[in-house]
Amino acid sequence: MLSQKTRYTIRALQHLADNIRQGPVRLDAIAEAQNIPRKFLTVILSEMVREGLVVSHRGREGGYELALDPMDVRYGDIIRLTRGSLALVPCASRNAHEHCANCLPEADCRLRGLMLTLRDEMAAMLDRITLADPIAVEPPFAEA
Amino acid sequence: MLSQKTRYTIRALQHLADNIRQGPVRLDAIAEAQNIPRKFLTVILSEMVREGLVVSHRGREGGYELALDPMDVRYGDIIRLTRGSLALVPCASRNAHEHCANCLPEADCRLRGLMLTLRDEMAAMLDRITLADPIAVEPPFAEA
DNA sequence: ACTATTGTCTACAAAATAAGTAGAGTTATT
DNA sequence: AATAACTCTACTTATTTTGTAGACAATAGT
Repeated sequence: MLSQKTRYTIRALQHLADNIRQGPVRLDAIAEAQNIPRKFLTVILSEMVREGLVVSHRGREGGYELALDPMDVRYGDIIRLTRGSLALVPCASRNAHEHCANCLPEADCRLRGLMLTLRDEMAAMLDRITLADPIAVEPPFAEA
Repeated sequence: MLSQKTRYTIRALQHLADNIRQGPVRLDAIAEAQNIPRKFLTVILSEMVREGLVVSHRGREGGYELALDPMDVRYGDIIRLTRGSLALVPCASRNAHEHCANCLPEADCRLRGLMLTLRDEMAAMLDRITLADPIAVEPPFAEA
């Protein structure tokens, strides 16, 4: 699962992407439009500023805007930033690899093998789509 | 992330699949071979028995075996059983749909749209591979 | 300069979830 | 019987997540 915080982060960034090149958007405007607790959002946005994804302007007429063109912000990057990794298991992360506790030696672990492949498929999809892309809100469902 | 419990579950089932048609495997044998805390494993295996995925035999010469042919147990099913859903967000589950807290109306939520598509891709992969399939422990890495 | 407005930061509190254990009970075999 | 397994409910503990408090810093307008 994505944590609530990650979900808030993504929606906040989508909001900024939607308002790109229209001047800074105030925190309260984002909180209200996206239904995100105001105080929590300050933490989230400050982190995004520190990470360099968002720029902020203080004082009157202040607010936030995306630091990059929405086209250059991939969903994969956002999730990597907030969650540390795309992988479903610590030992299957390509960027932030960690050994799992109570596991087999990695060289023998089939779960890891499977999760590495899955991670790569997830990355292929999440790194193809950016904040600039339209997203079908109800994609077609092809049952197995 | 998959919880530790889900990971233990998968490895325990793999162990049973590896020992299929060789009589029941004792809990202690699984715990030792798979490096899973013994007491925790009792909880996990009892659940699998209740779910019908595993059959148990009590008493001397007792133990556990897979209830189905390994070929018929898909990884997708195991994860659905233990985690409730494959989706990364409650509202993107096909089987166990739930509304997300503090979200937009689902009809407007692009995060949901994206996560539905991702869920479907994950399902396609996880439902193709079963406990009978060989799994490359170090799959090739194709960077984006 | 002053004031209102808006973001920043650290630390904390509360709630939820996950991990693991205890221990008494049940069933089967010899 | 005795012993070797599994079963079940309830707990405890640890960890993570969610969210808030509150003092601080910067900027624009007057």
